[in-house]
Amino acid sequence: MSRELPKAYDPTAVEDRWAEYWAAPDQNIFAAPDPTTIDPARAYTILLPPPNVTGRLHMGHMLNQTEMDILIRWRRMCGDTALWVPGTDHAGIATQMMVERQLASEGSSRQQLGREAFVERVWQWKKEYGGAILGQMKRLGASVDWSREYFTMDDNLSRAVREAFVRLHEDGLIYRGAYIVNWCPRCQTALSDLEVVHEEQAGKLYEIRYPVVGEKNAAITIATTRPETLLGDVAVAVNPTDTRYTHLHGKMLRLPLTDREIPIVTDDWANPEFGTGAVKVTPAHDPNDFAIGQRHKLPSISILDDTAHITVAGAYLGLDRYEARKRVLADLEAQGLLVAVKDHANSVGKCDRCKTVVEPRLSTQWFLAVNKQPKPGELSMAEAAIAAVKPDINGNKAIRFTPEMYEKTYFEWMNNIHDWCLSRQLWWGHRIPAWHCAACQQITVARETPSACARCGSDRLTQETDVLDTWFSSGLLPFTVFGWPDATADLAKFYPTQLLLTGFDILFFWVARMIMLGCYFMEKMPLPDGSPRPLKDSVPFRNVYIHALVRDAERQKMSKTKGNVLDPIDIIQRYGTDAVRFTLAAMASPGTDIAFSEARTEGYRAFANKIWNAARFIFMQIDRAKEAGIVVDLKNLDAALHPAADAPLEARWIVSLFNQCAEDVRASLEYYRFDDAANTIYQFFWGEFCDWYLEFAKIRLDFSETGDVAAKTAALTTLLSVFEAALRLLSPFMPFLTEEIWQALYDGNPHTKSIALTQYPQFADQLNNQPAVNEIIVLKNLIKAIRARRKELDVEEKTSVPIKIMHFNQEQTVVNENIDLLRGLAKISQITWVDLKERYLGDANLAWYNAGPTDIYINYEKPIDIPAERERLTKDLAKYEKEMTGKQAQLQNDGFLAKAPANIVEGLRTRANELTVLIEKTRAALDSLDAVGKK
RNA sequence: GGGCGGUUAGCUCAGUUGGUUAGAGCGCCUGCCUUACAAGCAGGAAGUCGGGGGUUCGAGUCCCUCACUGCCCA
Repeated sequence: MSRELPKAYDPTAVEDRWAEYWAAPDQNIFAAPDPTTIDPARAYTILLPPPNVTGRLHMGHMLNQTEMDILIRWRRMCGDTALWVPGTDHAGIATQMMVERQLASEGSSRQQLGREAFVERVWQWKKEYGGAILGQMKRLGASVDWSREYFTMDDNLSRAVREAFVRLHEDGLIYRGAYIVNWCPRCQTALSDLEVVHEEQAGKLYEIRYPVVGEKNAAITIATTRPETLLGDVAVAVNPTDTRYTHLHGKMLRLPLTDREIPIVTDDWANPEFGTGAVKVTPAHDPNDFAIGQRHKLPSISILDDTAHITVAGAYLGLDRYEARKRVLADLEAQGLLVAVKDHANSVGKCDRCKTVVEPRLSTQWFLAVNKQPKPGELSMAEAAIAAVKPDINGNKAIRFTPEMYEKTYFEWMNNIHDWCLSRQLWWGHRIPAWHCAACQQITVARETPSACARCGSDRLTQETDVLDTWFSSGLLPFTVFGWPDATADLAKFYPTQLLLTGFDILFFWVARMIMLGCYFMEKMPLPDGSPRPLKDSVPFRNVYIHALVRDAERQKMSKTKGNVLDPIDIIQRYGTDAVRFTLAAMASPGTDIAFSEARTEGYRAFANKIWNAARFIFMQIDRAKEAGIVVDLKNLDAALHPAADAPLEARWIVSLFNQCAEDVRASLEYYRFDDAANTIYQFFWGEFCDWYLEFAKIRLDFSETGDVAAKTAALTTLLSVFEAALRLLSPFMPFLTEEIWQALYDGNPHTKSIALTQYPQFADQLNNQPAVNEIIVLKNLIKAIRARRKELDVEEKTSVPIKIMHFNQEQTVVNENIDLLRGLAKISQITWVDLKERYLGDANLAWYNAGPTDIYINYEKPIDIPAERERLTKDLAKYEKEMTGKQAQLQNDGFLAKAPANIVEGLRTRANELTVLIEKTRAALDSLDAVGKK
C-alpha cells in the first residue's frame, strides 16, 4: 500500500485483494474468540440464513448479507464478540432435481443408479459445485467466521437432527398416519402446505346430475371443478339448512359412470350459495372432503397413483388426470348427465419447486403435532411460539420483530397452523430414523440403527425410506450449529443468537419453525449455571429483522421469465461492491421494497470516488507538510480528535459535527435504519467534510508560505484525525474502500490487521461544541448568500469582489475572526462594514441580498438588471407576505395562545418579527429599484 | 373471501410522540476543466403530501370514508 493513489478510484483493482485477505484461513480475521473466554452479555451472534447449496447469489442475498455485515462489523468495532456463522442448506428437492438433470443428460437416472449410488453422486456434486454461493459471499466482503462454516448434512448436524426427531417422537409429538397431503406428481413426494403456491386461474364449474336411487327422474345436481374425481366419490353433501334438498336427506344416489351407490349427507361445509349447493365428496383427493369423510365416517377411495394416473379398473384405467377429465365429461354428456358448464375462476395449488399442479392425495406420512400439548397443562409448540413473541405481563417480548407489523402476520399464521408434514419421498436428505419390522409391522424409532425389532425381536428390519423436510433440519440450526444436543461452551455463550435477519418469504418456512423448535428443545436445556431456562433464553434469537424485496428500477419483481434479473456480481463488477452495498443500505427503509436503481449506484460510486479523492488530497498534504518539515504522529490520531479551546473554528466545528454524526449513526443502526445511517454518513462525508471542511482546511494548509508552523501542524492533525475517524465510521458500509485508504494512510503498517478491527467512533459529550457549530452556520449562510448573489449578477467565480455587509454585532465578530475563510470561499476582495441605518438601496452598483439576520450588498462593475431584480424581489415579497398572513392568524388566535406550548408560540413570534423586517427591507429594495430605474 | 401494507418533487423514497419555512438521492436548468475529485464545483427551478369529511388552537402525521395499488393467507 502506498499513498500514491490513482486519480480515480477503481474498485476492481482493490476489492478482490481485500476479500481474499479477510477470508484467508491463516488470517482468520473475523473468527470469534474461544467461547470460554468471552462475556456472553457481549456476544452478538447472527446465523446466516443458509442459502441452498445449489444456489447462486441474487440481489436478495446481497441485501440480506449487506445488512448483516453492516451490523456485525458495527458491533464488532463497538467491542462486542461478534460472531456470524455461515453455512449452506442441503435443499432436498432442489439438489436432487439438479443431480437428476445431470444424470438425465448422461442418459441415466437415479432409479438406474439406486439409492446409495445416487446419494454418493449428490455428495460428489456438492463437493464439486456446491457452495459456490459462499465463494460469492466472500466477494461481498461478508465478515463471517469461516472456520465455523456448516452444511446441514454434516455428520454432527445429522446426528442432532436424528436426536431431535427421536425426542419429539418419544414425547408423542411426531406421529405417522394416512392423511390427505399435498402431493407433487412430478417430484413424487409429499409437500408441506407452505410448499404449495396457489394461483388463480380461469377454470370451469361443471354441474352434474346424480340420479336418486329408486326414484325415477329424481336427481341431485352437484357442482364441481374436478369431474374426473367422481370416480372416487363416496357421498354428496348438502347443507342441513338448505331447504331445496331437505326431501332428499338420507337418500342414496347412483354415482354416474360407476356401479356404486353413495349417500347424501348433511354437512355445514356445503355452501348453499356456491354452485348448486350440493357438493360431491371425494375424501381421498380433497382436504375438505377428507374432513367431511372423517365427520361422517365415510370410506376413502383413491383413484390416482403417485403420478396422477387413474387406478380404477375400467374405461379410465391408466389415464392421466386431465385426459380422464375430458373422457369423463364426454361420457357424462353422452349420458345426458352434464347439466351445465360455467366459467369459474378457481385457485389451484402448484408445487413451489416445479410448478406442477399439486394433487391432494391420501397417503401415509410423518407429521409433527404442533398444536398438541406435550403433557396436560403444557403449551403446544405453536402456543409456546406465540408466547415467545407476545409481550409478557411486564410488556417485554422474548422475540422482537422489526418492522413490528410482521408480528401480526406471524400470529395470524401461528393461530391457524396445521400439523406439519415432515416426510418427503426423496433420496437426498436426512433419512427418518425409523425401522419397519417385516415380521410384525412394528415401527421402531431410534437414535442408532437397531439390530432387532423392539416388539417381536425380529431382525428383519428395513429403514424408513422417507427423508425429512429440509426445513426440519434448518429449523434446528440456531442450536445445532453450536453443538446441541451436547452442552457445549459455544451453546452456553452464543445461544440465543441476537438477531435473525431475513426476508418475509421464509417467515413461516423457517423463522416460525425455528421459534417452535428452539423454544421446545432449548427450554429443556438448563442455563450454564444450572438454573432452568426461561422462555426469554430458550428462543433461538432475540430480534428478527425482516427486510424487503429487491425489485428492479421500475418496481417490477425480478424474474427469469421477465428477464429483469440483476446479477449482483455483474453489478459489482461495474460499480464496485462498496457502491452496491451502499445503494442497498441507503434504500433499505424498513417495510418498503427496494426499487434497485443503477442510477443510484452510480451516485454511490461517485461517493466512493469522492472519498478516494479526499484521501488523495489529504495524502498530498502529508507529503507537502513533510517537505516543509511538519510531521504528524499517526499513532495518536484518536487523541488528536479533541481540539483545544483555542483551536481554529473549523476544527472545533468539524469535530463536533463528526461526533454528532457518530451518535446519529449509532442510533439509526440500533433501530435497523440502514437508510438513515447511510444517509447521515453520506451527508457528513460529502456535504460537510469535503464541501466545507476541506475547503476551510486548504486555507490553513498553505505550505508554500511561511507562517505559524504550530498552527499548520494542528490543522493537519485535525484533518487527519477526523478523516481517519470518518473512515472507521464508514467502514461497515464500505469495507473495501475504507480498508484500502486506511491501510494506505498508515503506509501499509497499521497498528491492527484491519480497519474492521479498530474501534468504532463513539459519541462523547465533551466533543460537542454547539457555539462552534452555530458560528459556522453564520459563515456558511453568508458564503452561500454571497455566492448566490454573485451568480445572479453574473460575476465570474474567479473574480474577487468587494462587498459591504450590514451587520449585527455577533456576526461581525465571527466574520472578523474568520475573515480568511470568508475571503477564500466567497472570493471577496474587501469587506466594508456598514451601519444598520445606512441604506445603499439607491445605488445601482450595489445589490442587496438577505442572508439570514445579515444584509449583504455586493458591489460590482455592471449595473443591475432591473427587471430581473424586480421579479426576484416581488416573488420573495409574496412568499414572505403569505407566510406572515399565516403567522399573524395564529398569533391572533386565543385558542392557540392558550393551548400551544410556550416554545412554539415563542418561535412563531420570533419568526413573525423576522418576517416583518424582511418584508420591510424587501419593499424598500423594490422602491429603490424604481428610483434607480428612473435615473 | 379473510388479513396486512402503500399513495409525499419528473423518478425512487425519508418524514420519530400532531407544532415554527415538508427533506434526500437521482434527474432537470444555468455557469464553470477554480492543480483532491467533470464519477467534479457553484448556483437554480420544482410538491394545494391520492379525493372527501372529521377531531384539534394546530394535521403529511390521528379518526371515518372513497378511489387506486401491492403483498400474504384461503
